[in-house]
Amino acid sequence: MSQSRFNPFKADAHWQKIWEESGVFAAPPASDPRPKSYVLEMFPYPSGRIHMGHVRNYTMGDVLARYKAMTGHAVLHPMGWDSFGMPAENAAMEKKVHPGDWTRANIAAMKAQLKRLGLAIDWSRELSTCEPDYYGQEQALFLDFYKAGLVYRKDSTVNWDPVDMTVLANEQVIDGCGWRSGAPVEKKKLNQWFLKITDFAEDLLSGLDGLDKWPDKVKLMQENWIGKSKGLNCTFSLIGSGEGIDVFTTRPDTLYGASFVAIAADHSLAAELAQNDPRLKDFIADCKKGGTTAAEIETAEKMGFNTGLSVAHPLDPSWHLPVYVANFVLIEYGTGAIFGCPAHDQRDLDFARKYNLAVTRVVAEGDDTSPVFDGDTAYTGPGTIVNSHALNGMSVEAAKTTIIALAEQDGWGEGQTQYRLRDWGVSRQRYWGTPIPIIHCDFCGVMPVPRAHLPIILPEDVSFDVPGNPLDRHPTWKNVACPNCKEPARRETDTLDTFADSSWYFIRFASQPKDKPFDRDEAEAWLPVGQYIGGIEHAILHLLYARFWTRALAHIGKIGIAEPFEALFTQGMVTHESFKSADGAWLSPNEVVIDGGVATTLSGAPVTRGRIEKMSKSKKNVVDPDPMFDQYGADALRWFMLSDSPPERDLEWSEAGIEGTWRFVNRIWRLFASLDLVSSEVESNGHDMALEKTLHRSIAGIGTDIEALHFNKAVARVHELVNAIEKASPSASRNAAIKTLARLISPMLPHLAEEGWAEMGGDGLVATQPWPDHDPALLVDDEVTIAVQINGKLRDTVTVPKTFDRAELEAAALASDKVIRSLDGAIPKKVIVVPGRLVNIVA
RNA sequence: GCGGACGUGGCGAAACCGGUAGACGCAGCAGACUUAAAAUCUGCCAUCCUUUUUGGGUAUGCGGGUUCAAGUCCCGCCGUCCGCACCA
Repeated sequence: MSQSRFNPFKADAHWQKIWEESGVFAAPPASDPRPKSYVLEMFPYPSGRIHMGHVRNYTMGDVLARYKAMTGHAVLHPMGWDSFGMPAENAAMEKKVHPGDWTRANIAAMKAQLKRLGLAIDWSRELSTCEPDYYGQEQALFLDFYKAGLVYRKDSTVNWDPVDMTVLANEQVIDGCGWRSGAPVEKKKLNQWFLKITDFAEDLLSGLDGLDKWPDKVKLMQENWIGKSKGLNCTFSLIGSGEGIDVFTTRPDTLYGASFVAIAADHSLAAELAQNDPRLKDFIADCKKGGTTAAEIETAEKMGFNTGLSVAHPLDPSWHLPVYVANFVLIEYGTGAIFGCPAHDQRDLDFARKYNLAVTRVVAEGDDTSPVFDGDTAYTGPGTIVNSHALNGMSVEAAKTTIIALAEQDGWGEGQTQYRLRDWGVSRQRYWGTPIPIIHCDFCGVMPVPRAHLPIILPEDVSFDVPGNPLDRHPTWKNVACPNCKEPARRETDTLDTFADSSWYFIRFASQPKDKPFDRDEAEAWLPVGQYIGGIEHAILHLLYARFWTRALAHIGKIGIAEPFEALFTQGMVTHESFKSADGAWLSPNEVVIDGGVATTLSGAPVTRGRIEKMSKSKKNVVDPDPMFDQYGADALRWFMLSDSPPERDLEWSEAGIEGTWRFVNRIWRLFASLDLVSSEVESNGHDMALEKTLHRSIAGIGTDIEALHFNKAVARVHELVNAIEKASPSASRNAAIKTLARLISPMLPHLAEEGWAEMGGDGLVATQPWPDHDPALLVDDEVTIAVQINGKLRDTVTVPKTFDRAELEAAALASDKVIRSLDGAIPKKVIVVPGRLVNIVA
């Protein structure tokens, strides 16, 4: 017999080498006739080290991929690197390293760490988005989109950091200041590249309906983000001018309750008027100062500036309304102008009360049909239209339809669908991203780079000692001849948003020819991704962009699928207790001793126990996976990641927990190691029916649980099976169960399974064994235990043959001593019999 | 403000279509083995009452309801978390 302790330090490296050399996890060619299973976890950003969140994410995907392989699927389970992005440039500025060197070193380090997890990954398909063989193909796709009219340029307002001289995303603006420089952020108009995601707004919305293997939460978030609403676009004519103000409303039914029209501070009319009115100019400037944080918007007072202009009401040209510039009207939504109906919109009411404008009720609130509207709470509920001439008596819905029809008939407006979704601005004034393959020529204008010139490769010789975009100030890189007139011209120096890189990598994994982004047939053989696993933080942007990109490719005829991810799973975070010292500084767990529930530092100073929260460097509550490999091995760590907490919920890291999983790994090992001794003695010791039933129930249950990603339940079933095997007396059944156990744990504990399989003389690799079959006959018992209730309270249980009919069940229940005693001679009024479950006696 | 999810022992959790609440694990307690510790093994472990018990009561955030039967369905609260946010 071999050692009584599993030795992961030898086993992990040994089996990882064998898996790699034998190529067992390489995806078969697309022509493989077996059903395909494409399992994908969101690829990591190479920040430097693998963290526990990665470990959890990749372990889950790995279990599924290994299980799919054992159940006869052709599996594609790849890995790559989302390797463009700002942290590399920050590192370049701070540490004086080249972003490429920094990134590639990180990839090497993280790849080594991932390999120690023993993932069943096809490393031959590894890709990195910062390498020309990837981003060059992305440039080709950009040009395809450009040619198809899905790409355009326009001036847009951006958050500009005047110190770092770069555009900031909204998330990078903290309290109005740049997150790195701390300088007040300016609004700046820049000419930016956009992708026409709004062309697909309706399709992206309706497509959500078909995604029945996506979490409802994510679908709802996307739905809200797309923000569809139906209404009326109509024109209010300016008095004394041929012009009009276009207004969008979702409440055309309340048109007779209008008391003013308001336009956004950025509206072209406001700008026009401001030229001759310094007070308005000041007011507009004030509006732009307003912050964008939650609290500021919540408390921001409604402010308006009366322009002195009037407009005619479209339903009654003799009815004139004042025109205001108002701080709460957004230029980005609708037409940047509204009509105010104070009685039925809270913002309009706040505004009307402040500026003493008319407030007329036009929707009855219960019995209240009075045109006079009291109070400061607008009524937005349903009701009958009142004080509205021809609309009186209609429901809100009927009035909407009527007004829209009328507007279209008389030509002053039309029904319209609005989306909150805006086009995707993809320009970034940065170095470490995919160069946009465009050339600007003074004579020919915007020229796409000829295909033959792709990839446009980033220059290596760049410096980061001055803020701003290194591509822009590179001495030679941007100088290029116009592809049309051959005169000197300039390259586009903006690079693409890194979300573009992650919008199609799953297609490139499925098919990676050298001469084009992907081969359609090969990609379609694998896609859509059968199971996608990642964090909820990507619920909107990444997943929406990827859905858009795939649709855009379908639109231009490059691929025949619309939805890239058939099933989506969003896993919970890995959390850990956090600690603070007396002076408020965060402490790392290994600086803290816990004794009897009281935490102190190593030197005995008091420690405050903080919240259990996501591991983060700033809170110092990070546990690095690397030492865990050294101390417990990959399998104990994997088992911890799968145990206890349901995968969609947060998982709290604990020292006791990893100790526990390490002990369990060894319990299984002892079963494997003991098999040969037992078998020589009692090889033909007959069947143990009870154990066989447990085994077959486990086979069936573990399979369904893995398939449903209920790893915590699969873990519980393995525990039950191991308990049963340990307790069972030696028998042929027991020996068989131990051998089968190796196959059952193989997806979750692959190194232990291989080691055990080899120890027990199994053929080949357990990873390539078929998943064991279960005998359905063994899943059903001949006898069932039936609950016996009196008035719904449990009084007894009786074990009866499964074949008992209702009458026999009732008789058995009534014969129970406890029932007789409880009834105490009373005659049951009614007896409810649920075969296989219970008998409820109503006394 | 709008939208959504969740709330079960000391802890993480399970419980299928409404049908024996607490599987499985962690922690804990008691014991065996040991010179000792670790490891390992055995047993106990929601709570209260009762004289033991094969005894009884109460328990799934709180209050109601539907039902023979509710953790599960319905209504109303309370709490926690998440998303969006002046979207007309």
